[in-house]
Amino acid sequence: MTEVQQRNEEDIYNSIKQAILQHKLRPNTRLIEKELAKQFKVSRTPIRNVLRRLAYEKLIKIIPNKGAIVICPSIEESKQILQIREVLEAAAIRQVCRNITEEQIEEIKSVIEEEQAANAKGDLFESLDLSLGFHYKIAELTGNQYYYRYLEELISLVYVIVSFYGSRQVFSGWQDHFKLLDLIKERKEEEAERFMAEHLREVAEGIFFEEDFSISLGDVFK
Amino acid sequence: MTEVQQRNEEDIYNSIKQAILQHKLRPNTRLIEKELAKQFKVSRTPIRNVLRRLAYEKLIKIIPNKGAIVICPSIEESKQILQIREVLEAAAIRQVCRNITEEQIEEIKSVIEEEQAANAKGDLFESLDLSLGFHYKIAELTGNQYYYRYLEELISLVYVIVSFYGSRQVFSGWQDHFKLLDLIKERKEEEAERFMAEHLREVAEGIFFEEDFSISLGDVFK
DNA sequence: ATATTATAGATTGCATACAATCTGGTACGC
DNA sequence: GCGTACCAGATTGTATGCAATCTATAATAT
Repeated sequence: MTEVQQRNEEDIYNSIKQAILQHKLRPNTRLIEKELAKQFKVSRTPIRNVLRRLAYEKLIKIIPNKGAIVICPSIEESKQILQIREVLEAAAIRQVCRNITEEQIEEIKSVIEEEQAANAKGDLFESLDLSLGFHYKIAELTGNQYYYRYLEELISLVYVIVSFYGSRQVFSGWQDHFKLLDLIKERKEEEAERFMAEHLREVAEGIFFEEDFSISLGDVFK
Repeated sequence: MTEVQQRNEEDIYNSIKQAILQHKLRPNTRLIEKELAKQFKVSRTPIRNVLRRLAYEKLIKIIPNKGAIVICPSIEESKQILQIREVLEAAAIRQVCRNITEEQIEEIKSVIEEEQAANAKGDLFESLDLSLGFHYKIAELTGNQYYYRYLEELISLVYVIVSFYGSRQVFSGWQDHFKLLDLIKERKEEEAERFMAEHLREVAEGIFFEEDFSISLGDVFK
């Protein structure tokens, strides 16, 4: 394991979060304060702060006096996450339709074009990442920081869920995103909201919840 | 200032949060770690954890190397909070209409009756508190912990906003709550959702954002 | 052989000392 | 008199030691 330069709390938070999202730290992995402290060349204090923050965002679970483990939402909880995300993001795109400027439309467009390019290159991980970009952009353009705050959290969790349970499709496609952009351009609130909800429901229905995951429980205390 | 028995982190969190919600700790009050540590008879360590959590919930603001102060959302931010709360709580009551049991209907009823009783007694603070009870209950009965999580946070912020800016009405009334309960009973999703949105918009429109608050800035370093 | 207890090691929780940073005031120079 | 630089006190940020708790192993009794 290679060690890294000393970094501040925010950097450490981002590193660990990215590692979880990219499945480098998989569910049930124990996160031991001392080890992380050594890795990041800091004391346990800032590590503990970062772990608490990640626990707050439900990416890890802290069990008092026992420690922190990476988690994936249960099937039931995953469905809750997908459901509320649909509600929030559908409302978000409606909001975006109302206030959007020409300049912002271009911003969205370039985000989707990046996604499209990565997809053409065939880089699966990159196109998955960039597909999130569109959704973050929608959250951002509501101009309401709470949409961004909650949707960022929920989308991260969906990312973990998709990685963990597996999904039928290569995440949400740029074709749908272009369609949504068109609807935004034309200020078709209702239709955009409905199409977004549909788009997200397809993602949700593509996840393999039905499979038996009891086998992977063997990893718990490995 | 009276000192209190030593308590655990969760208790300390609740104490400070309640103090903020009840306006005992008002916006712009500085929260100094050492003083809080002395009050609660613990070291600064658990206090720092609590402060970070409160900052995450936007009840206080931590400025690096400077400290923590109690905050109230700006007018612009308050409007964002009220808007997203409307979206989430309207969706929540729709959800509740779908899955509710007879037993749960009784639970809601008794919550509203408590509210009604406090209102009759004329205890303003208590009826304000209990009026929140109805909204928490709705969030709870969605059966989706994320509704609860986000709505609890948003409702707390609305509480702070109402206390700070002032409001035309004595918060949301039990009459409307009974009306909503009826709609839930009859499983009228659409109507319940619309009425809830309306109910919350009335609360929002009753807040005195238009007033000039530059005067209250005099309290800053009192 | 199985179940139970004892114990050592590892890990987290908390308190505290010290370093870094910020604030406010004072002295100095212009 | 005005502005700048500096210093002292206060406060936060970080590291670390020790206590409390938990885990896993091994020894003992049945």
